Amino acid sequence: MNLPPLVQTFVLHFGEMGGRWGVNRTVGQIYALLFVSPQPLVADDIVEALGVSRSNVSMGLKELQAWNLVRLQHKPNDRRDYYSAPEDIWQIVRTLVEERKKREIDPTLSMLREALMERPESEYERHAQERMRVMHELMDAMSDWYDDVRRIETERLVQLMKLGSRITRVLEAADRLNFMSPRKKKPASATDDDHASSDRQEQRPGDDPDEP
Amino acid sequence: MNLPPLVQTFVLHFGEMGGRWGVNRTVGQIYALLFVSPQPLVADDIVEALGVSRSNVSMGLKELQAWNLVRLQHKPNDRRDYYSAPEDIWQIVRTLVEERKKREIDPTLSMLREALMERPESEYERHAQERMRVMHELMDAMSDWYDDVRRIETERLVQLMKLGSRITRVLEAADRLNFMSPRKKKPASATDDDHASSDRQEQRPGDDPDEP
DNA sequence: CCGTAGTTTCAGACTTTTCTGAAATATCGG
DNA sequence: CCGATATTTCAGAAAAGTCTGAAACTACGG
Repeated sequence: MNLPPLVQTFVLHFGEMGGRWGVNRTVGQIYALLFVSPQPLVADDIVEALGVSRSNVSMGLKELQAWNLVRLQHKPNDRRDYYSAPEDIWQIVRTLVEERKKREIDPTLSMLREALMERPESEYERHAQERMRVMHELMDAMSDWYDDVRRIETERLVQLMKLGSRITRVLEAADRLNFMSPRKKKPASATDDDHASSDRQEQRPGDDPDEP
Repeated sequence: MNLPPLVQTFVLHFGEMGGRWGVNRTVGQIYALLFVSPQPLVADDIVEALGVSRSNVSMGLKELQAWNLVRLQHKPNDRRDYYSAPEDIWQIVRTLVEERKKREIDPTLSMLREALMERPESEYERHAQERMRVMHELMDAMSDWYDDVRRIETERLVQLMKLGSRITRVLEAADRLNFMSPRKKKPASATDDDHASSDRQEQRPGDDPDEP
């Protein structure tokens, strides 16, 4: 790896972090490099800077494209692909959150929706399903919330953050000003029988996993 | 694995997701199982339910304890450890976000703080450091914000979510009601020379990675 | 169409992580 | 202190994930 120490530390750190964020080390490093680079880079620049194989860089760039995290450009009389990270760091955060939602929240929501349509066969299953219902409610709310918030422009978002916990004071004001009218729900993707969770309090015993 | 189909799907799904959330498959499965279980479980219940080794369960439970995600209890005349997931799913979300912050944001912040204290040796490094400064500002704001928001109780948090993007309308009200007085900053952990980033516009060339 | 400059794919080598069984450790009642 | 029960540790086996070099592919100018 052939980089100024300042940049090298940064790049190595994001390599490590990459692991936790669901991408591999090289992808993290490539992104870190693009992030601090004053101009767009071609794949071979990255190969030289990071000292990894050409093919590894190619795969890494492909993955970053799948995450919508890089911008691809071309220069006149040069058919190489030039890659760069968006200037606006808030845009990057939005993209990250959005992609993560797509990969983590959305599949979980559909799994839960399906599970909630099953008919429980035991008290154990009934309880499990009830827990799933609560989790579904939470994740659904978070999902909607994010769809909303994503549309707020950067400036407002910064303002919102600066507000911090004093947001509660604003909420009190909101109560008084009656902003809390019921919000419209996005059209449900599956049949809408969530609430069919039954009053049937079947007391069948023997759902204790300890029991032989 | 020996579970009702409804629960099995759920458990397997969280096993997969576990990977993305920085824990391994077994840890995800154990947590899913505890989450839907009507009563606390001992390690051997989990071994039987998931069909994994006793030692694997022991390590998984240890990790969940490190994440503060499980509650450990005892029963009279029984010295086995009984594990359960907290009832309140918001509490679980808070814990998850908090632990993630601790593992991802905080180390990155200290890396950035150190990098920002270095003196850039080239125009390339100067630019890189400027980008790092922007990133540091963002992450620092997010970190403070989370420290604030974590203290908001569940009910308010739900209210905040239900508000969704209409939060901007509330913010407009906030503007008028003058809630935006400057907030106090937590004491800085390092010396406070962030802004010393120099007007010295040294134009040294040769920091173009394309150059041979 | 051919040669060149560039990018992508992929099988297998290599690295890292996870999981297991066996042994070590801890704790309690007697 | 012993024996019974419960938990933890750990070295190595197994599995999963990453990275590479070689080959395949693509697009373009001549």
